[in-house]
Parts: sequence; structure tokens; C-alpha cells
Amino acid sequence: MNLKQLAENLGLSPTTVSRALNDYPEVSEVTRRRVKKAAIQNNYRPNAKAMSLATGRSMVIGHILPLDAKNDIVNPIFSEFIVGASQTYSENGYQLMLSMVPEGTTNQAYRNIASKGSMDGVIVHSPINQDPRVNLLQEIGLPFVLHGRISDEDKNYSWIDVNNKSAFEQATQLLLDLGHQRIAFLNGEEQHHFAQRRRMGFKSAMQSTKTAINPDFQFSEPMTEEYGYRVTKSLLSAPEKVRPSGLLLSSYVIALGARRAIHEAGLQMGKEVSVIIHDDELSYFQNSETVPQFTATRSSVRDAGLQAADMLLKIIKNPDAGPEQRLLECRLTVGSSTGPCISN
Amino acid sequence: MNLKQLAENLGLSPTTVSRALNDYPEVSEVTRRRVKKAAIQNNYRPNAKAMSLATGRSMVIGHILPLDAKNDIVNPIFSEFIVGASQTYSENGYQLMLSMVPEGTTNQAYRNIASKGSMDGVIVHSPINQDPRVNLLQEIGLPFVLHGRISDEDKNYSWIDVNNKSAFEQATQLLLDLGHQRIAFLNGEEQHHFAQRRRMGFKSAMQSTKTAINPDFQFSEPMTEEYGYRVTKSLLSAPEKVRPSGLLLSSYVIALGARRAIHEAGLQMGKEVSVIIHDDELSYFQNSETVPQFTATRSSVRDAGLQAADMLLKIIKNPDAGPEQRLLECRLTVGSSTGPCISN
DNA sequence: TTCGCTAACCAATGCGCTTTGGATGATTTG
DNA sequence: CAAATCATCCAAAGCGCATTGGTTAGCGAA
Repeated sequence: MNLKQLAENLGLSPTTVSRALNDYPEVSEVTRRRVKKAAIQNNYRPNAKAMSLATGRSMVIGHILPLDAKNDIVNPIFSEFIVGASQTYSENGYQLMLSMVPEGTTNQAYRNIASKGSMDGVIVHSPINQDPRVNLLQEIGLPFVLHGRISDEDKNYSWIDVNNKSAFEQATQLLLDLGHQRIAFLNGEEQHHFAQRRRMGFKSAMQSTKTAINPDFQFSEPMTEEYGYRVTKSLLSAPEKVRPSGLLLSSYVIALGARRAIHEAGLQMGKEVSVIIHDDELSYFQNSETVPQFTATRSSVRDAGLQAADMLLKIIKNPDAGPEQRLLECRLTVGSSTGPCISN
Repeated sequence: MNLKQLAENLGLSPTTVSRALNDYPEVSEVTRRRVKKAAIQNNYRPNAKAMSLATGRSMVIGHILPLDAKNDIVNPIFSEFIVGASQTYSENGYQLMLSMVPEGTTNQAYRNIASKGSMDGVIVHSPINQDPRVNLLQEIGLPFVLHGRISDEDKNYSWIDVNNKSAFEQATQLLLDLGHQRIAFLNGEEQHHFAQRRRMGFKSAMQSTKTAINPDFQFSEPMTEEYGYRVTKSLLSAPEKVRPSGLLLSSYVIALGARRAIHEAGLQMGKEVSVIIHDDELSYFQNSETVPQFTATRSSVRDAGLQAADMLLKIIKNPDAGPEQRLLECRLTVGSSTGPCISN
């Protein structure tokens, strides 16, 4: 059933039917009712392709995800972000398109997307340092919001980001306040800007208290369970007075591995080893205990997705408004994985 | 740059340019070369909407994900499945569209999708028992592949599924062979067919060896870490001779919680408690140890995604070929989380 | 009565592409 | 040498909608 057929059924012109359905004023109330009723009865839905060809808007938002050849780990937080975003989309009649772009073909892929005209805007995930995609998208003129940012004081494009520096500064400070001096930091890959900023926060807190940073306690790898396990195990094999008493972990998944290593070493979190993590509040990892298991800097990635989508739709609706930046602050909540240092 | 402009630039008609680009034979080789070169130089890409309006094919595959209101946990395996699928898509020029359908609006949502004509086919995720979506899609006439199935011997629609029954039968059998009699089974929600079939496999192995199934050891909940922790902790609080000596866990995430409870109880996997899990081989949980940590029935969900996409594209290409079913067998690999029963 | 105005409708065009059904000149065939 | 064939191109229609620019009838005002 298409518009033309529906119009014929009703003895009206396609014009009038179209206007009736889209709430234009040039149609009498009686006719509008009749048209809308018939549309529902006949299960009529406008053809999205025809509509977008006629209007120029596709009502589709793209989410673009770089896919490393050697290390194509799906970011577990990505799916959570998507859930938040898709809530915004469905409320506004938008669809969500997913593009996994293999490393190296970025330029081509983005130009493809833009000139094929199948998306009204995109959200760019996992930016890396010096990410060329921002310039590319600006050049192409495709509305976009970055999840994360690519440099410090960039005000000329829209992004939403967690205040990673502040979060890790606070987390480190808490460990220091608890008396921990030997702090190990298991970060994500520092080609990602968020990881760099976490590193900055860590350094800042350490330096402001004039605590030495042990280079042997610094790590930067993809955030897997195995990474957390392997490194923690190795760290804890040293004598008590030498090994780290505090662990700063960049993700829940790393923490799962670290927790395993700690348990296997016969130690307890919050006693011999204090652990602080960054927690993106993934739904399937949420615990319902009264005292949270991990002391953590928390920030809902689902909410970030929702807000990012909001920002993008706003840009699309009003392209002349300048770019917007949102910095989400974390809550540092104390759980049972931290306690005073007992090995000094 | 559109087709018409490109044609004008070249002094050709749009018809000829279109045919040249799409490798129709009615164009001379010389002209074809010239056209293709100009297309690249001008960064020309055909407008996807116009193309699909003209051809009737949208080159878009939808992935449909039910979103429970009360329990909208994003299945962590979903994103892994998507990575596999999108590999197939990008090789074949398809795009991936994601639809999260809130519970209750399913019927409307699917009809929307179909009549808007924005997708050439869909992959349906997380089917539940008596899922009405299969009938709905067949009635609508939209090509689809089910990830999972909804009943035992359904041969009249296409699906891809892991042989859950056989996997859990084997896993249970291994525990039994190791001397475990008191086996706890932490399953997923049994409104999902895969969970039901796992239950069947478990029962089958228990019954064939005439081992009693303790109803107090049977669970069925959303597969979270907290679930694994809470239930395992409670189970292990019973005296050694009474509590389960073997745990059968429906997912890696559950196992993470169970492992935590086991460690906290001062016990070791493979010694006092044997654990077998089902492992979907999520990339960020893969361990690189020589002996895997968990004894598990393994099946790559990424590969399933790749194959599901393959099947769907085949159906779209050749709609008259009958439905196809693929049953993926698991590998039962022995890790360090299982050992002989020591508490009988 | 005539004019202008408004409410309510419609015909026709265009979005950018594919595809059908020619048209044209060159080449081959009997 | 005329007829048939072929290679190569093009004009125009159509996909399903939104939108521009009418048209018509009915009304009140002058």
C-alpha cells in the first residue's frame, strides 16, 4: 500500500493525503480524520527511501566504530552506549545505522557515507590521538558528535566525554590519602585520548603530593580480563614491602582479572591490596550489594549515549548553532576494595 | 556530485554513465574506462536512497533486538555477533541497521520496518518461547534468519543456533564422569529457548545416569555477574557433604561471579568445586594461557554472526530456495576449573 | 451583482537513480 | 549493393513521496 493507492481508495489526491498525514493546515479536519483512519486500517507506512529522497533527510544516524585488524576487540561499553542513544533516536523517529570501518580505509569509508547521503549525522567512537576523522568530517560537512575528544581544549567541534583526568586524579588522591605510595596503574591503550587523560590525572595527583611514580608499575594495553590477571599476578609476586599496595584500573573488565590474581595470591582486596577502578556501569556487571564491591569512579555510559544522541539531533535540527561540549563528571563511590595501607 | 552532473561533465547521457558504472555490456570499453575514472576523480558515489528507490533493494540488513522494560540488559554477546555479521555485510556492500524494539510494541515495530521498506531482511535476536515474530515475519514476507530457534523441529524457517542441548549434555556428563553427583545448574532465563535446551541437555545426562536432580540447585535468571556470585555464595554456605561439588554455568559472566564467591569461600576451582561454563568466546574475555582457566563448551558467537549474515544474504539473493538451518556444535575443552570429586 | 478572500482541494514537478524502448551509424551478410 | 545485424548511445518513464503553484467553490463585503 502506497500513498497513491491510499489516495485512490479515498477518492482524494496524493497531495491531500500526504498533507493530511503530515498535519499540514490546508486540509479540513474531517478529511484529516478520514485519511488517518484509513491509513491505520490499511497498515500504510510511508516508504522511508522515497520520503528521504523527497525531503533530503534520511532520518538515519550512523555510529562509526573503527575496527582494528590486529586487535578488533569490541568495546563492551559500546553496546551500552548504543542502548542509551537508541532511546533518544526512537523518541525522535530516527534509525540507527552501524558502520564498522576497518583501519586504513577510514577516509574512503567516511566519504562514502557522506556522499551516499544515507545518514543525517554520525557519532564517532573511540577517537585516537590526532584523529584525522574530525577534520575529514568538517571538510565533508556531515554533522557529528565525538564520543571522547582528541585534544585538550578543542572547542570547535561537538563532543561528549567523561572527565577522565579529574576522575583519575580523585581516585589516585584517595589511594594516597589512605597511605598508599606504591600505586600501580593499569591503563588502556594510550593511543586513545581518554587513556592519556587518565594518565594525566594520575600523574597530577602523584606529583602534587610528591610521590614517586614507579615506571615498573605503569601499563597500557587493551582492556581485557587477561591483561588484568597477568599484570596483577606478576606485580604481586614481589615481596610485600616492594610490590604495589594500590591498584588503579581503567575498567571493570581489567578489574575482573586483577581480582582473580589477588584471590589466587591469597590476598584480599581492601586489605593487602586496595583497588580503585573506573566503572562504566554496564548493566550486566552491576551488583546489587549495599556496599559496592569496588571503589570506583562511576559514570553511566548509557547516559552518555543518550546525551550524545541528543546533541547530534540538536545539531541536525539547527546546524548554525555552534558546537557544544559536555564533560560528564564521575562519582567517586567507596566500596569494599579499598582500605588503609598496611604495608608501610 | 550526482549522476546527472557527472554525465554532463562527460558529455554523455545519465543512462550511459549509469550503465558504465554498473558494468552493463551496452557500453564500449573506452567509454567505461573514461566514466569510471571521472567518477573516482569527482568523488562520485551514487545516492543510496535514490538507488534503492529505483531498484527496490535497500542494501540494508536490520538486526532486531528486543528491549525489555524491566530488564534491558544488553546481551554482551550481541556486540560480538554483530562484528561477525558486519564482516559479511561489508564484503557484500550491505549496511547494518540496528533496531531496539521495546517489549510490547513488537507487532507494530515489525510492520513498520517491513512497510517502510528500509530493510531487505532482518536478523532476529533473543527469540523467546512461542515467539510470535516468526509468524509475523512470514506473514509480512520479509526475509529473516533467527539467531536461535523457537521450537524443536522447526524446519520451515531459517535459523542458526548452537547445539545447546548436546553441549550441556556433554558438560554434565563430564562432571558425572568425574564423580560429581551434586551438580548445581545456573541457567539463563528459561523463557529463552536456548536456556530451555540447555536444561534439556542437563536433564538428559542426569537421567541417563540415574542421578537425582536436586531442585534446590536449579536456577534461572538473567546472566549477570551478581547472579553468579549471589547464588554460588549461598550454595557454598552449606556443609561440604551437602553442597554442590559441581557447577554448571550458562555464561562466562555468571562464571565471573561464581569464581568470586568460590575464592571468597576459600575454595579452589578444580579442587573443592568443579566448574564448567558455556563460553561464547568474547574477545575481551579470552585468555592466552596454555591451559584454559575454565573447562567450557565453546562456540564462537562471532562466527555465528558471520554465518547468519551469510544465510540471510543467500535468502535475499534466492528467495525461492527453502529455509536453511545450521546447528553449530561446541567444543568441550578441559581447563583447570574441573577435577575429580573429592567430597563423596 | 460583483469583487475579493479564504478554505479545501489537486496537477504537476522533482529528489537521483535504474530501466525500458528506441535511435543512430557502422559492420556484416546474402 | 541492399538488407540485416550489431555496437553504442540516448530520451523518457518510473520508483514513492513532498512540495510548489495553481484551481474551485463558497462566503461576506461593497
